[in-house]
Amino acid sequence: MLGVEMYPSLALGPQRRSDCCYRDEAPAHVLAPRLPPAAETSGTPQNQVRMELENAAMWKQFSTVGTEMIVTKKGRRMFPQLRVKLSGLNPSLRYILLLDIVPVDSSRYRFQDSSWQVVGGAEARLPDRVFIHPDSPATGEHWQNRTISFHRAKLTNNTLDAQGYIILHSLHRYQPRVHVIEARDVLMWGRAQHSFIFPETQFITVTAYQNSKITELKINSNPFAKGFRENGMNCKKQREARLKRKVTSGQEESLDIESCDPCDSTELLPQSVEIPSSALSMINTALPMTDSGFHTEVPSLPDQTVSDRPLVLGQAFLSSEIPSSMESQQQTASENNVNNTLMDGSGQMMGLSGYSSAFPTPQLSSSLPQSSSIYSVVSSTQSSDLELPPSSTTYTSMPPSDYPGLNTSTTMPSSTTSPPGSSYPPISPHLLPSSSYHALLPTDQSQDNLSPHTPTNPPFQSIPPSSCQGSGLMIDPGRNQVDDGGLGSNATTPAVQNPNQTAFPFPPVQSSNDPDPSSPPCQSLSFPPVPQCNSIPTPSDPNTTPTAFPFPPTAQSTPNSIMTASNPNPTLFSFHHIQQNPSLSLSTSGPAHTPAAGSFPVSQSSSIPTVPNPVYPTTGSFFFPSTNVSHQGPMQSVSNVLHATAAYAVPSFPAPKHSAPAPLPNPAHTSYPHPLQSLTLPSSSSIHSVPAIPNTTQIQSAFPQSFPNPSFPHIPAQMANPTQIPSQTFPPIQSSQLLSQFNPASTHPQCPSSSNAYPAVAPSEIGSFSQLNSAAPYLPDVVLHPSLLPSLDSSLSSSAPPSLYNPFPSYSLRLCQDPRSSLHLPIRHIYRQPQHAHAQGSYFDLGARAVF
DNA sequence: TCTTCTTACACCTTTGAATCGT
DNA sequence: AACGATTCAAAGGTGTAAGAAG
Repeated sequence: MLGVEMYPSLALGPQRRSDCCYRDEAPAHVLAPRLPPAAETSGTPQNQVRMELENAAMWKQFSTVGTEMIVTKKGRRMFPQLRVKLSGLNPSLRYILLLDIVPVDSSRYRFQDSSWQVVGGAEARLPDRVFIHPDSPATGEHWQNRTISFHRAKLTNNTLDAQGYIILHSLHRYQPRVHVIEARDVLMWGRAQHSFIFPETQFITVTAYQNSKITELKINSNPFAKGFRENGMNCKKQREARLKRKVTSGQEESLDIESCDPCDSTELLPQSVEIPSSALSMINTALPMTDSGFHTEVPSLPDQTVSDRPLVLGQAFLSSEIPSSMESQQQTASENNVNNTLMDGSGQMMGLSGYSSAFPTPQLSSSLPQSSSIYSVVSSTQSSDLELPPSSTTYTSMPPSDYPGLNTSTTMPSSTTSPPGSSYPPISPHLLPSSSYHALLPTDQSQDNLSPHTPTNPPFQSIPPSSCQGSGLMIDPGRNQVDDGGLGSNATTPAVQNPNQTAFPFPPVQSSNDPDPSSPPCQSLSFPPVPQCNSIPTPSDPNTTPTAFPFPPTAQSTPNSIMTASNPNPTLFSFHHIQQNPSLSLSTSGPAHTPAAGSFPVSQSSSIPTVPNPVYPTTGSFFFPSTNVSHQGPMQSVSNVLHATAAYAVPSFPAPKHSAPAPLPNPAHTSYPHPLQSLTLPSSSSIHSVPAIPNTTQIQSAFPQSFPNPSFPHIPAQMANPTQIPSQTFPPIQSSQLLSQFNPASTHPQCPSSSNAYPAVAPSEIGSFSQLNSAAPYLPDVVLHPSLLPSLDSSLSSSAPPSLYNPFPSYSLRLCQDPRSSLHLPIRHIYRQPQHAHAQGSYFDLGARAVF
């Protein structure tokens, strides 16, 4: 293992920075050196990045029935696991892999009549959290040499979750997304982003399984549920027998046991093996069942990869340093076995050509105009721009229709041809964006633009002074399940040692305890300037009914946040605040329905800070496939953010297409300088630039017309377009100021400065997350881990009033390092981790609350 | 009354440390 | 002493059922 001892320099490095530092904070000298010019990065093979869903067959099986995922307070893992394979990465560059889960639509579901049906509007979007693969950052070689599993990611329905798990609402439909972000270290994200969506991985969250078929599939497929198999000791027979025993005397017990008969090992084996096939058969039969469901057939089914545009990776950094040796590990051997068997079966059953999902399409879908438009757009763009390799994984190529609901089919390419009865309701547009993402992402521009969700720090590169050279992530080979040979070496992982980092100023904006993470605090408060926000209750807003929510989180500009370069001066930190522009969402959401829509007339342009942000000069030109302004709008927001970052990072970047330069700081925002906010949020109203990771909501917003669906009573929070939120930069704030976060009023003064203040460090650098807002699903805020700021924490905790949340539109992003990560990261030491040992992997808490 | 969620339970797998053998 | 294989116990992951909450 690489230990701090071995690589002292690495010890605190990256993570701390990420946690706490914004570039501003980080010493200028630190960051600059290693960051390669954007130009350098260009030319990297990023555009060729491909992702394959390894256990696609299993997912398809579940999808045909209607995948359900249990969510519990304590957190529940996903099954099937999300296992993917990556290719096309630059072996020498390092990447961070993120998993986030976004709502597919704005509906709430109920299992009735053997099918999932829409029964109402979705609840306010919860703070987005991102699960960082424990091996992150690792070299492209590392990722490509092994199966990448996100099995350690946990889902919870506890809105107050302090573990950093991904918080989801029960009975809602979600779409997992995987993001590949080029990054030097955890703190330095950047430049290239690639997002991938696999339509078949959509699922509905439940607290208890509704569909017996799903239960059966899970039991048959999940090794941990072995006991519930027919032969298992926990099967019905056995359980009944046990009950009898309890009630009756011991005599009966023996009898019962015999009757159960179960465990014939021989029988078991075959069964287990066959399970998949049986499951398949079930599925087949079930398909019809899914009345509500829609079958999304994905022709190739494959994973839909969103290819990115060719990114100009400026980042050459580290490549040389990074050792290439990587071990391909089997993260889940057992599972694999199971999966394999299942897959085989599934392959037969399913008909790989396509898969149908059992999810009922939401009514929305009907309302949605043509999802295809979006989808197609995306794909087209991708193809053209991105030059995607014909990887099976890419969904983009796939026809849109699969998800009826989603015209945006773009998001769900695989499902393009969903039968009317497809189990999955149409995917809401916002999802699409994500898919579109893939296509969009990429390239240089993408670099600049960070996906809203993922904190990206593209700027790093550009930013010379504060660059986190030392981000030193420590890799602990010993730990790694997967070897990353090179990673262990210092070279591979640049460790930034910033003593100061520990002192990070960022207090968690909100305590993890916050009651309602879901509610974005602030939309109203934080962005007073934005009419929408104020007028319209944000979904996040506790007061407002989620359903009523016209603008979900998007309105909130959650600060994206991110990871700033370490700030030498703990007390001071700067952050960029980006607001999302609700306007897009509004438009998309069907303004008609929600009054809010009216209230959020904000045009992208309007929402977008037209104001040129000096900070974000330009960024790569990233264009949307769809030229529509509306489309662009959402994207733009993202892009804006990215641009901002890019601007910092890569001066050389081509000017963004956007008419508007970088996202302008929103005066309102400025007024509320939440540290988190400071993190760059892409706001973007500006259209042109495309954030690396498109937010589905954004996408939707982009195609508002396409989703005029009257059926939606409420504008899905998702609909809210993060992009709309203008990103703002905040000047460094002193610790004392941080406290002010809680108190909006106090903060205001700072805001102004912040907006422009940060020229030096682009928020994007830090990483902007548009997701954070519930409304704007994909503008996550990055929250520094409080632990980093001990002093602050204490002070904050005591001082910070709950009310503070309101002011901040954006959610802070919290980064937790997984203790078990194959790569030993110093971060974990730095961050206060939840005691839970299990949580493996890192989570970014995009939500308003800090998780502590 | 119905739906949804929480909790306890038993079974199972996984993981890590300890032990043993080479 | 070093390395690998085996064993063991603890931790954690599962779905189920009962009960609680709304």
